[in-house]
Amino acid sequence: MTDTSRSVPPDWPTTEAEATAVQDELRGRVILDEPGPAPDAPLVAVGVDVAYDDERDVVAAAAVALDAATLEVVGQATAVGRVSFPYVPGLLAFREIPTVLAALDRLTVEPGLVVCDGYGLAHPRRFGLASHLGVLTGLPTVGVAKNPFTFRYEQPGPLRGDTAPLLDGEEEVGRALRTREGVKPVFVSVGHRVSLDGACAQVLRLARGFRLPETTRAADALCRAALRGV
DNA sequence: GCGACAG
DNA sequence: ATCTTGTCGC
Repeated sequence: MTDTSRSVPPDWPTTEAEATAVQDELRGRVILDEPGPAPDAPLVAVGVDVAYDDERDVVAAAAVALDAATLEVVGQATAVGRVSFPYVPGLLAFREIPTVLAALDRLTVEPGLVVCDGYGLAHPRRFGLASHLGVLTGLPTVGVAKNPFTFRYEQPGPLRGDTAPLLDGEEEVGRALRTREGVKPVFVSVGHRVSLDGACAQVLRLARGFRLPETTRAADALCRAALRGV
């Protein structure tokens, strides 16, 4: 017997007002005074991602663990559940996290860093997906987004590793990071237990050959495959 | 008030 | 996110 709703916590918010209140409450538990894993130290980096089939109300999540030095896959897991929240900008976490948690639970290796699709501190209430997942798991997390969301950014320099502030008004909430020459940057923000410098260093370390870090690429491929198998 | 807006 | 073929380029 397959209980597909198991991944949704019983007290999970169902309205926007409830979700917003949860964010405002959990926001105070984000740890911002830790640098995070050293850029040159051995590290198990875990990418997480989800894919949807709205027709069948199904969501598939994947967690793929890579050796950060070699990018070799050292563990992977998937989970399938029901879509537990609509897509609302600013409330993405409530749509993705339940199934992501289920996939992480099935991972047998211990993550040293979790790389999320989306934002952390770069969020209207400073509590995006990466921050939320970090608080719930206690793990260091970073957010890597493909779009600047509602924020402004100065164009970073043309070279791999060049960065520019991602701005909410005058506040730097993240960084536009060039991972490949001549290619649009990715947008990095702090999730939990990492500094912005540390987050960018790790993302750069994980993104070789392609714009996106290998963690996200691997997780994306795996959750899509998992969705097909449903 | 209206639209835009991570995935 | 997802709907979707071929095609230009390294």
